[in-house]
Amino acid sequence: MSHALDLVFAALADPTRREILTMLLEDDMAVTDVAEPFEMSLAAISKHLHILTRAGLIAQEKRGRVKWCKLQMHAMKDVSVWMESFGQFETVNLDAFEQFLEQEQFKSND
Amino acid sequence: MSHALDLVFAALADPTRREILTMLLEDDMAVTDVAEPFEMSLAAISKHLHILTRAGLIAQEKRGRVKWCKLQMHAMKDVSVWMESFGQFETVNLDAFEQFLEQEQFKSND
DNA sequence: CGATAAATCAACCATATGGTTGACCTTCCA
DNA sequence: TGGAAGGTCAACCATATGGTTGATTTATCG
Repeated sequence: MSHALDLVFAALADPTRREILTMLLEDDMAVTDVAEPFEMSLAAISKHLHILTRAGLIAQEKRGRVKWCKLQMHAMKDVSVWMESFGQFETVNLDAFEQFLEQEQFKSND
Repeated sequence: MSHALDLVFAALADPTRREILTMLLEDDMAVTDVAEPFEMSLAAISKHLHILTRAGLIAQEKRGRVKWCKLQMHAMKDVSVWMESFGQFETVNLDAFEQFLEQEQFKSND
């Protein structure tokens, strides 16, 4: 159905790429600096960054000879939207679920 | 880092598999019934179900000659936990949702 | 200018996916 | 008992991933 979501989930399925995203959470980074902690070639990291870009999880901007990588949160949001909609399929009794949640909350307030 | 998360994200990266999960949200299903709406062979669906099982997103149980597929919410929770580490993520309370589903199933077993 | 750093490209390799078809094993049931 | 339904397995195919190395482009700096 959603080709975009395919790319995002596929991009997140690799530990190296997830680690890159975590690194970028702190700050924007140049490609070389992204590659530094990993024991693989720069070319390999470059490929990973391409996959992350294609998925919309990061954006790359070249300034001088340095290409900066910057986190893009909106793609991550696509995932969260899917996760949410997963709980709201029409045949699920959402009202009942809300009641259930209220009950639970009531219990925990004792 | 987390091999488990690799499998979950990879499993979610395919639209057929996401649709299967949505179907299973309604009710447990036999493999043949899962395959029915899709325009692909039963063998292909069988493979998809294997990937979902390996990822811990579903469980399969054989009763007689019928193999039942059942949603497993805890793997989805792994995803939400990882997503939460990115701060901007809000989802359904999956713990509560899991409890709710179990309760509903308990009712339907009466 | 010439060297070096930043990054990609190209070719290659091994393995995994996503699908097919056909054979096969189990279980049910008439 | 024998046939049909429920599923899986095995072999095959095309394409994508994840990595390598070596060459190449572009920009900076002494």
